[in-house]
Amino acid sequence: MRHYKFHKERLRSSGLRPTKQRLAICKILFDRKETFHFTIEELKKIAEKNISLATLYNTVHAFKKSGYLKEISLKNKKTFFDTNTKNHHHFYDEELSKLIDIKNENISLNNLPEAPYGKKIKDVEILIRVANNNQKQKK
Amino acid sequence: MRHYKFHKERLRSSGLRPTKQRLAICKILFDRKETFHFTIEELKKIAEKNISLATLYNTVHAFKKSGYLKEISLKNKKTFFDTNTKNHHHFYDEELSKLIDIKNENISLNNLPEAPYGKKIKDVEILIRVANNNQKQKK
DNA sequence: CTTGTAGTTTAGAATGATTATAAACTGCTT
DNA sequence: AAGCAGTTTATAATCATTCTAAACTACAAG
Ligand SMILES: [Mn+2]
Ligand SMILES: [Mn+2]
Ligand SMILES: [Zn+2]
Ligand SMILES: [Zn+2]
Repeated sequence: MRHYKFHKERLRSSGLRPTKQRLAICKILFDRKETFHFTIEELKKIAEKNISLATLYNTVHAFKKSGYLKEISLKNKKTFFDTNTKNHHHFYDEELSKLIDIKNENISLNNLPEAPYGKKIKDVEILIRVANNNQKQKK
Repeated sequence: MRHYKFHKERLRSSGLRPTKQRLAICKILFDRKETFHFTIEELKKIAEKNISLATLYNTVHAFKKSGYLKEISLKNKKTFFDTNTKNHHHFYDEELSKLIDIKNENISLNNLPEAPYGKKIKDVEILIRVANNNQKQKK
């Protein structure tokens, strides 16, 4: 268990008890180099089989509330979560149901329109839908 | 019935029979000046009570397939539809669950990042989340 | 105008993701 | 070691959406 101590301390500092289940889920979600985008269903597939589905839901929501994860806007029926909690944007490959990060600095969004009266902007999410470069021409 | 003939002809030209139910739904959705953003539940509230829920779903999906409507990406559990089928973006007021259009030309998105290898960009959706301008200061 | 048929509507059942419930269990303080 | 709040779990409940299959209807053809 590599970052065991880190996870344990972070959980404690969020007021969450570092249980066996939570540490196992931390390992899956956060002990990796790249951003991880996942649905609960995918997490269930890779998690140890003795962690209940209810715990996966509970834990992911607790982690989201503590700011370890964020939720992504998609019209998919399943909710996606993202281990990258920085401001950033996404490519979405609908065929593969896969998200790919776009760093905030790799996309320039000048002159945002003004928020409606009495409202202020909380955040901006850009989703760029991509598909296979279908070079299926007539022939 | 104002645009009766228009709706009737448009339905026919899409291969859809202009039924009583479809014409009533067209009237609700399209006989208005402003874009209409709605969920099936909201449509049910304002539709004549003798149109079944199944027909609302069937009709909205048929209209989407025919290009009269588009679906909006949100992490809400309910699906939103939009009578504005042009390329455009949205403010989203999470408190009111309301979408507000942003015209494509009112937002400038320079230098899009390149699509992942073998993929091409289908479309870009920008969602700007807004909230009440809470001037609830300490006092 | 009839009739035939494909398209449409409908009530109700089924599905599937998510949330709620409440009992058993466990981390942690005393 | 004891006790309690926090956590896990199986299971039921919820709720949006989709499916089913029977009744209905628009409309083309005669
Ligand atoms: Mn959620
Ligand atoms: Mn849909
Ligand atoms: Zn991401
Ligand atoms: Zn819109």
